[in-house]
Amino acid sequence: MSAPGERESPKDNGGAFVDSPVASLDPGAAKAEIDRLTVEVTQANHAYHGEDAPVLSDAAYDALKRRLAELETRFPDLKRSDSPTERVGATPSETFDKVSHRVRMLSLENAFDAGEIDEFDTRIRRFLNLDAGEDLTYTAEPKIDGLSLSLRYVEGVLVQAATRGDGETGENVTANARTIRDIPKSLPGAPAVLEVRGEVYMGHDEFQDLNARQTREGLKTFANPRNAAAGSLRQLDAGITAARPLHFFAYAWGEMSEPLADTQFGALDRLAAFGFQTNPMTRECKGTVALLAAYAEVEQKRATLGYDIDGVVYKVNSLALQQRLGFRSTTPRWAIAHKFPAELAWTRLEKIEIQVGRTGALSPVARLAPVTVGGVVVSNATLHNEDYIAGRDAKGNPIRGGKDIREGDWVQVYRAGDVIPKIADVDLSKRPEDARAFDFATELARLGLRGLRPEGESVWRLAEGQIPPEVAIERLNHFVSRGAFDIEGLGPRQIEMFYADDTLPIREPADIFTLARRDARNLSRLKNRDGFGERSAGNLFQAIEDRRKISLNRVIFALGIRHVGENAANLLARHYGSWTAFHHAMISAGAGEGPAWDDLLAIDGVGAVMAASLVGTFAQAAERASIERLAEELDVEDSRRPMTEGSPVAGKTVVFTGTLEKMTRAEAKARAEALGAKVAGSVSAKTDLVVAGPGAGSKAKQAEALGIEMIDEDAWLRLIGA
DNA sequence: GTGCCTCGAGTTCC
DNA sequence: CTCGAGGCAC
Repeated sequence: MSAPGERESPKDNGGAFVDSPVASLDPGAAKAEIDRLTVEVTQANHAYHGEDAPVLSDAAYDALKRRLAELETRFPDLKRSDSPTERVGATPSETFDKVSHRVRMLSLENAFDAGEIDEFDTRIRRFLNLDAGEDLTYTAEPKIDGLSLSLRYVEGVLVQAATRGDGETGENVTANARTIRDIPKSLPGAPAVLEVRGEVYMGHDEFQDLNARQTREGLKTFANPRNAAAGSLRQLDAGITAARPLHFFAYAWGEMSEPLADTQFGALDRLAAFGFQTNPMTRECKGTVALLAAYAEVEQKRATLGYDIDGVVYKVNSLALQQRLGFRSTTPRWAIAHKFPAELAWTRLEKIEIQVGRTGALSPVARLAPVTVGGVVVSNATLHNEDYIAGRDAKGNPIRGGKDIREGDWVQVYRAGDVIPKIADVDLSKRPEDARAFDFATELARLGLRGLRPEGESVWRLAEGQIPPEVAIERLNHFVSRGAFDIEGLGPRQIEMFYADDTLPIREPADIFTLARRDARNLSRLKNRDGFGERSAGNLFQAIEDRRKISLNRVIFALGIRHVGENAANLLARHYGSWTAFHHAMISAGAGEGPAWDDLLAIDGVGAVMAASLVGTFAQAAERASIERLAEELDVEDSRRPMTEGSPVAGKTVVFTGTLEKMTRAEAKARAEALGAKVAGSVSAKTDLVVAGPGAGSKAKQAEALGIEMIDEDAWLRLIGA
């Protein structure tokens, strides 16, 4: 639909288009072009970083972006607030503002059969010390297959809507949420602050209609209602969201200034009274038998509900008991999702391949003839390890009835947790006669890799010293990943390109920080390459420069030492305080003995395995040299030393007991120590303070007997000003 | 020594 | 998201 005289879109003639000189454009024409380019570049960003195939060549993309930047410089007033020129390599997740949840959005533990539901009930009773006789009351409600959303109301007015994200931080989709009819804009008589949580979803009929419309308009269709709902909510243009038939069921809450009710069921009633849709199939159930009856009822009505559900959620009804039960790190103890059996599909396993991970782990993957499972086309499935292929678990117990997996087999595929494709069964009657059992060792030899499987472990690993390109690249990817150096504009694609580059290679972390220097010496400069203009090259160098100064914990995590993840890196950084101290300790800690080794093991949360992994890494000459080259380039900030001045707990002896909900024990301890407190394991007359979470037992009693001050976790966090 | 609880690592598809 | 394994409490 191009109007006469309208210039063709630049992407139609590749990068070689000719524009009117920027200076000669009148503001009207400039505005039209800026608007158009903003959209095109943004779309290209999405396509590039998101699910679709890139729509533009790198050169064409660069040209578009450069043109937009020029126009914006010439006509700054016309620059749009959503301009993509501000960011290098913007990902879709960066197109919405981040929102940190005041109360984390957790996930649920899953159960698949009645036995697991009984265990759930038993665990709760044991935790609460309940009599065997009496049944607990639960609620049961369908688990909607959509995406969760948190709605924040202040003085009864909707002020913010946020997606779940990783549970800690989500995306601000307020404008989009306001277009959903099921979401009230105001709640008369609501508490001063109320966060309502629930699920956004799309009905079956509406999903069909939407896809039909998409097809008519030549747009891409959605694989299933959940993807359609997610795609519709995460539109930058709220106008598009408004045109999509989205619904919302409320089933939970986050922060609130006063409790809604005494029970889960009562709270849902309150939410319904505020004008929210709550699921009509929600039931109050006394005991597990009633829960299973509710499950059967939902399962029976599943096909006629008109929207997707993937199970039934059970929650302890009493909110007082919920509070006593509290949380594990990622899930509440008082709720569980009883999932429907996963959808299954048969297909042919064409090939078994071996992948190499960042740590040298060798994992087998099944290449499958593409098959639709649960609304998604699957063509790969994890095979975990050697034993899994052979049909036995690590203890030698048969899995899949002891059937092994061979190339050419007919296999039954499902998506574990509705995500990860796995193989459920093998049809031995259809096994080709020439199918041979998969032999890991033989296969590795064929690939020219030396591997070994340590005694007692289930994973094959590369023998020491081999670093094939895949591993080097994965290590670099880890190095620049989010919790590590997090360098903007240096993602997997760029890493792969630089790794293969002959004039300006990045083969180890230190190379990243020498890149700009080497570039300056080079004749073939980065800014002259495909995909890089002067601006993008400059941005990349700046992003790298910005990360030269970095916290100790990030550096330690970035090294990618086995068993040392984000958490352990934090512990180590807090303990050693500086790169010099850490580095010195690692190279002076002998093989399993000596003061430096003992000091390392004394860190709460560090055991012999992790310690050996750390010390072993620094004992390898090549590894150590590479790490030291990196350190030369960096300005590593010291970790905060224990502060004793002005700390409310300095010099006090603190004991943590019961379950901590907002932090792990190791974290709590490290933090207390950073504030100058001493953390002890048991309560004695010398104890100054006991921090007791739910489930506190003998230690709390003893503290009471000794008359020692006892506070809960929240009070502790307030005390230390967290 | 056993049994929980976390963390680390690997994995897939969008 | 799930598995395996490390770390620690009992």
